[in-house]
Amino acid sequence: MSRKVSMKDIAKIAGVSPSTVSRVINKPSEVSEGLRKKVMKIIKELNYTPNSVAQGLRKGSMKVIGVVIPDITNPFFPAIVRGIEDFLRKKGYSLVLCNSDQDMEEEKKLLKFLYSKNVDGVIFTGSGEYNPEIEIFTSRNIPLVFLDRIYKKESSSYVIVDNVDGMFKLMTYLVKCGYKSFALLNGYKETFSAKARYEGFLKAVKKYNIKNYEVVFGRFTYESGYEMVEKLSKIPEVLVCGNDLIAYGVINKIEKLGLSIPDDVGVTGFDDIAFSKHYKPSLTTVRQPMYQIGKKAAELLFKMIELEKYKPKGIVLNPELVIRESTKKIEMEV
Amino acid sequence: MSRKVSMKDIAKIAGVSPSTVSRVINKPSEVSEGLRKKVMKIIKELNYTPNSVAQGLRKGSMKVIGVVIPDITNPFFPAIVRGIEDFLRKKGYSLVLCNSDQDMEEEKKLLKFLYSKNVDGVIFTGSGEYNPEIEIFTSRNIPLVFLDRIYKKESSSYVIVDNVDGMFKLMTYLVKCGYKSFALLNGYKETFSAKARYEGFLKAVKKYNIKNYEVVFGRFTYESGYEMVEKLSKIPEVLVCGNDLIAYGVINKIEKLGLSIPDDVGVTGFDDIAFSKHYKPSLTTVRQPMYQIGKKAAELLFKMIELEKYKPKGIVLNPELVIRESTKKIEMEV
DNA sequence: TGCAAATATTCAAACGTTTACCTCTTAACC
DNA sequence: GGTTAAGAGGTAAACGTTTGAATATTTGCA
Repeated sequence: MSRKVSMKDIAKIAGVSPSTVSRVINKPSEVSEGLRKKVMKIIKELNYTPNSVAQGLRKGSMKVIGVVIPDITNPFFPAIVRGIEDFLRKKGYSLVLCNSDQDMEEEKKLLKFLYSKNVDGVIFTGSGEYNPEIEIFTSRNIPLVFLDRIYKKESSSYVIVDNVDGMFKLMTYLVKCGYKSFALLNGYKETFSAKARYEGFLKAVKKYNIKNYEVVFGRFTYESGYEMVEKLSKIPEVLVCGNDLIAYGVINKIEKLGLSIPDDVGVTGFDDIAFSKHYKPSLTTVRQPMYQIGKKAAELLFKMIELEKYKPKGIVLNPELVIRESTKKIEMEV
Repeated sequence: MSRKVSMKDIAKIAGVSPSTVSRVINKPSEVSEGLRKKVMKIIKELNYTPNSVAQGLRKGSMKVIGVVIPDITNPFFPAIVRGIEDFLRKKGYSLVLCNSDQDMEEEKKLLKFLYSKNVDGVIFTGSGEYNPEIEIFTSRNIPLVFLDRIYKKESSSYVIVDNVDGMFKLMTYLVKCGYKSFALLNGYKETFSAKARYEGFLKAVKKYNIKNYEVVFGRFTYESGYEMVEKLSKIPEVLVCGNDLIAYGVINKIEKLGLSIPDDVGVTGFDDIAFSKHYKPSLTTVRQPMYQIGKKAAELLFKMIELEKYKPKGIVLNPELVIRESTKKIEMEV
């Protein structure tokens, strides 16, 4: 097993000092053409690449960022991660992926882990609560971007989607469709998204003076959607779901009850994950720009890392109403 | 912005040498109880964590592994990545994720990138062809595990699923169900998976003496599934799809043609991605143990990294037949 | 009390770069 | 021809650890 070739090796073979080799690589203009070519040739021949760990030590940055998400297996996240990676790799950064399962203790461990790995920055989607471990980064001025979450406590950057408005837009549409009775089947109550969607729902209830509605909380899963239908005191004209997964479960249960969608009842989702356009019926939902969320977060983080005095910034992205087959066609103007 | 606290700082405050601090952390038994406590206290107070870049340089390993996959957005991969991460983090490794989009040039870049980042090992799922850049790792004895692919050229480890057998099992089942005419709607021809599934199909054709069959190649997508149906000279009794995504598209097209599943025709998938059990009809398919694939690969890589003379090894996982609503019930024994 | 052995601690080199500073050569100018 | 400036390359320190070797301290024992 041959040791990796180092700068010294190149230097020795070329008969120059290591610093010259370094310059050939980093500031070619500062070394004469003859030497440069000679050294370059040897570098090519030996297939030399600088040891980035040594570089990292010397320069104080490994060009690595940490990404903490609840679970890559949740269809909401892959596109976000992709957005982050596409942007950051172009800048020479690599991305360390961590799944926290929304567990506070696990999050703490991961944060410590990333800190000890000397990452240059972190993109973080946490559980609902504020994780004090965050401060090991903020207190040392290591940039941090929150995804899909805001903590007023910190003056960090964040990228969120206006869930309240998304839900409100959806409700406005449903009202226009002529639906009169509603149920909100939501995810876990303590969650940022569940809260915001609930808020948007309530806003619409008030604005459009909806009398006939019901709200139930569960989890953001297929199974939970299925179950939540059973908890309803009666089946309303339209079932507004906290996310697409819930909607799938709801659709299944509703059809099992012998009701047809959208003729008997309407069902809506939230997120517009990849399958929602292929589901049967295809799902009326609110699209979150996942790839954009990731990309924007990466961009923000990058600026905070590389620009001396870049100030933390919050970005609010707008969700988009996607109308498909699971709701009836619009019948009147409000 | 305060510099990070280093071992020297701790040492100075404690009035000991840096090496003592190092020992307190790494070999506590070699330092007297008094000093150990004193130093520990200061470490806690200052919230000190060793700089892993320096450790990495000194020890020659950053405890980082690279994972190259085509696209995290493809539902096949998240669970694999999760399996890898769960295993490796427990061992103190972190995982750098890279998406190659199956592009040969991109793969090369990523491999170089990972090499220059001094990863301890790589888990690689490539495009169909052999990527010579692989050799920058193998030639330097940096462990490599191939996922879902074998290259005979290299004596590396790999984890694959026996696709041939999976398809054969499925076909055996379909024959038992009494289906007499078949079509295979496959993914991109040059692909390992497409080839293997084709092979399994042919094996069954031969074994069960199937006369009435047709094969068409497309891509592993919903849209391609939809289109491939149109290319068929006639609709057979059962449509065997190269993966679940194709099956979804096929189902949609079939229903659009006014045929009902499974009464008029059967449809099967391959992979058993998360949605297939919720699809309507739920999909008869062949389950790939994705999480296991990831976990096994991580385990293998770990052993290759940490065990002095561990020999590369191939692991073949068995897929599992999953029978659901998209095919008719078994009606006879073969 | 003296000496060896065991234990505790420090020293200094090493890992592979980058870079500020120094030296040497060459060219330019009057 | 002598002075200066620019250009080219080398030297050595620094980044923050770990670790083998060296030294200092304590302990046990005769």
